[in-house]
Parts: sequence; C-alpha cells; structure tokens
Amino acid sequence: MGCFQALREHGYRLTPQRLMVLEAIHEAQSHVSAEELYSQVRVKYPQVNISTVYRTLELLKNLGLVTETDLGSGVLRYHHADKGHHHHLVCQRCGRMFDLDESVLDSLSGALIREHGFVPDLRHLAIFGCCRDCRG
Amino acid sequence: MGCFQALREHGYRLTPQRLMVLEAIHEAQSHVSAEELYSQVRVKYPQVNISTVYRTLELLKNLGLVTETDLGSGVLRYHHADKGHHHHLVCQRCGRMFDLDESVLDSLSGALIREHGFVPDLRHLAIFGCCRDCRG
DNA sequence: TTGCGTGCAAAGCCTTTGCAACGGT
DNA sequence: ACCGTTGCAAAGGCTTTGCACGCAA
Repeated sequence: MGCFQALREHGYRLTPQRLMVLEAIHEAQSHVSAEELYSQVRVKYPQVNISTVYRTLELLKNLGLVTETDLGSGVLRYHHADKGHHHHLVCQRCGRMFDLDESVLDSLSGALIREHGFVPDLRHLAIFGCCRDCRG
Repeated sequence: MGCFQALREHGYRLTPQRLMVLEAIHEAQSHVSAEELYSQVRVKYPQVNISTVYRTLELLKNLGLVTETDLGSGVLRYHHADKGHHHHLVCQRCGRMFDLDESVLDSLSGALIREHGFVPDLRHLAIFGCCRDCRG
C-alpha cells in the first residue's frame, strides 16, 4: 500500500499500531468509527489504546490518507481516501446509508465554482432524507 | 409570532424561558449554538439553565419551529424554520459561512428522487470546501 | 541521546438525564 | 391536586491532552 510510503516520506514511523489501523480501514467496506477500528485492531493487538487510534486517524487525515465524515450520528466516521470518493444518502428514519456516485454532484460542483467561486470538498458530503423503503 | 400559537396548540406552555429562547433565535441572523443562545438569554434572565435551553431546542425542533444543523464544528446549530431554507458553504480554511440559495440544489434534489427514490431533506445540508478569498 | 510514539489516566466538551421543587390550570 | 416545566447536579458519550516510559534513529 502506498500509504506506508506516504508516512515515511513525511518522517513518520511505521509502527504496528499504525499499520493495523490502516489495515482495518482498508478492510472495512464502509465508513467506520474510531471505536469500531479500535475493536478491530484489538483482536490482534490487545494492548492497543483507543487514544492511539484517535491519534493515528488524526495523522492519516492530515496526510490525506483517510477522510473524516460526519454522518450525523454523533460519531465521526472514517474511510481510506484512495478508493475514489462517493457520497452518502442517510435515511433519517431507518438509519441506513446508501452510496451515491460522484457524478451526481458534478453539476452542483460546477455551479458552486462558477457562481460562488467556492471549490467544494465533496468527500465530506452527507445528504439526509428519507429512503424509498421508508416512504412505503 | 406564530410560534407561540404552535406551542399552545400542542399543549405546551409559554414560559419566559421558552419565549426568550425563541426571541434569541429570531434575533440571531445566522445559525446559533445552544451555548450562544444560553448566553443571550442569560442577559435578561440570569437564572436560566443551559439544560432548559437544550430542552427547549429539542421541543422546538420536534414541532418544526427550528431546524438543527451540524456544520462540522462539533456543536449543533439552530435557526428558526420560517425564514425559508438555505444552505451553507463552509470554508474549511477561514471558517466563514456563506449562504446558498435553495434553488442551486433543485436539480440535485430532482435527480436523487428520480434515480434513487430518495427524498432529501436539504435543510440540513452543509457543503465544505474552500472559498474564493482563501484560494487567492 | 534526542525525540517520536505509546499506554494510561484524566480531563474536556457538548449534550442528556434523574430528581425534587415550583407553578399554572 | 395534577402534571408540565425548571434548576441543579450528575452522568453520558466521544474525543483530546498531559505525562512518563520505551524504543527507534
């Protein structure tokens, strides 16, 4: 994984804890919380501390290796940045999350840049609402 | 204000605390946090408690009189619901917030309903990115 | 030896909750 | 008298921070 090199290039060490957090993030198919990553890492590395997970996530976030998203549940969620971005439809009734292709937002993105000079960072976008099933 | 009547209709009392929270929300030009409302109310009503502010906000939210938005700062922000909705561009560099007209998102909204059967609640939308000034 | 990275514990921050007292109706 | 509402204090959940130790460079 290129993440390892990115860490080194910035002068950070590749510790077992960091490797396992990275691994856990890559194995997770969807967005995961710090707590979930902590549980995952602890399976193979029981003495790890949750503050290390937080510190690692902060580091990876600053390096652009993971993205942090607030999906409105009171916890921040993370996923690795190199899978291509996608967005989230969050159903406020059932709580399920649906992925949304990036292209859906292309026209919005263009309009914001053109009309407001604002370059959106749509990696962080979550759209709340009500899904098909819940509308019956 | 029609809010008063809405409260009564649902069997809730119009207490000084509730009136002052409502007043503070209406006086605020932008979105405010519970803490900010608390400070504001305390000017005229020093013995008010912040838990009352939270409870009032919860109540007003459930009645649809105020909307709650998570702008990614770690605190929930509120504004009254009867001013018409607008969205927010939040600059991640300077922290400033820009309002965005509802119409900008009309095509997005349509696409989500058509292609995903998902009815978005765009009152809660905040778009992060980098504003014109910060891009220099 | 210098300082980065860690575990541990504690604090921090925002928000919610239990409880007894107060006050309207 | 009832019950909605409040203040107070405490707990709650998530995240950050201080500190000393250990280990890599």
